[in-house]
Amino acid sequence: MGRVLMKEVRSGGVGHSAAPLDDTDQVLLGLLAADARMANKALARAAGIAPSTCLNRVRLLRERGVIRGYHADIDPEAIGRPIQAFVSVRLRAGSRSRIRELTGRLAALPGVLNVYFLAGANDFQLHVACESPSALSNFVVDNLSASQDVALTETTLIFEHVAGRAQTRHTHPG
Amino acid sequence: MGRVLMKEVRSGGVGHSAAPLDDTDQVLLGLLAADARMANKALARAAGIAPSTCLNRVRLLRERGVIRGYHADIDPEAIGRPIQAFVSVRLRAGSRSRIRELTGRLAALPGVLNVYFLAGANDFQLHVACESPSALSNFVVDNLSASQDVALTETTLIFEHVAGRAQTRHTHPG
DNA sequence: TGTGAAAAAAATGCTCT
DNA sequence: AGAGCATTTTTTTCACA
Repeated sequence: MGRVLMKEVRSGGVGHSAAPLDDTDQVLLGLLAADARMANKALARAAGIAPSTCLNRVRLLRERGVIRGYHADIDPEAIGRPIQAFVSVRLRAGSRSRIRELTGRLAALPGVLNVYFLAGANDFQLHVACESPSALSNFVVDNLSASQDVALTETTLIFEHVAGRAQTRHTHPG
Repeated sequence: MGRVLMKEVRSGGVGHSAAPLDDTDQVLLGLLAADARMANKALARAAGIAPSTCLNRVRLLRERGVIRGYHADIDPEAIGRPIQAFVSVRLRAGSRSRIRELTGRLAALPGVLNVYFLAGANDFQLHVACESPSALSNFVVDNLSASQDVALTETTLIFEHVAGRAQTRHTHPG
């Protein structure tokens, strides 16, 4: 048959169908990134579609993995962790194969906000929030420096964190 | 100088009353961090309080600034920005007083996820998501290297990003 | 502060276009 | 795929312990 289903334009995803996002999807994503608790009704009105349609689209976006989840943004300071830092870590050559195991354990520790696997000299970078400077110091010493797998660490204090526009709003290229 | 940044955990902040968070609040924060769209009814049941009470507590948490907002977590890959990187930036000494203005402009650019003000050799670090390696290169050249205010940049590719437990779950300091 | 029940609003599912 | 409508569920308000 000459007829072909043209649904999947992009190749490659890991289990997401990759139907391209149209303008309406972009608007929905932008609005939900800015306020994940926006009522479906308001969302629909802002996007110019019916509530039922809106609900379907948002559900599809979540099922496809475009929306990975909805999270409350909690002020670390307000929960007793006013000190934030990046900790870059380089593993010893022989330990590099265990990087998944090591970072998995680290990611589960209280105060660890993010783990980034890096290209370059260091293997990964932790983003942590601590109760105090000394708690930060203890964290690094106890969980990293003490480990036989860690070659070196470099800790950089974060004075302030500003979320970029892309975190809360999506742009229409052009 | 340092006193401005680190002091507002419990004493009177900038309009947050700083009533300490009890166990119920901790539970609510943990649940909302994990799923910001959880229905108030379910939230209340999980926390062991009545829905109306739950609604009040969550409202207070938001008004106090403990909850800063609710955001959909969008997969950068799914919106055409599969390449992520950190770009560390050092300003020229004479430009350092304009750091707010400069980073403010950068934070508004498409693809800029976060801006971190740093202690140490570099002044700040950008977390960016780009369409391609060449787009990343262009971003750095056009927005940073070309600027008279920028002394140097250092770009590190991010292979993978893993959210820590603290992003989605809160722990009782034990 | 917390609760229960009533009123208001919203979400969801179905059918038709 | 999108929209309109009926049903179900949830949110929200308020008098009261």
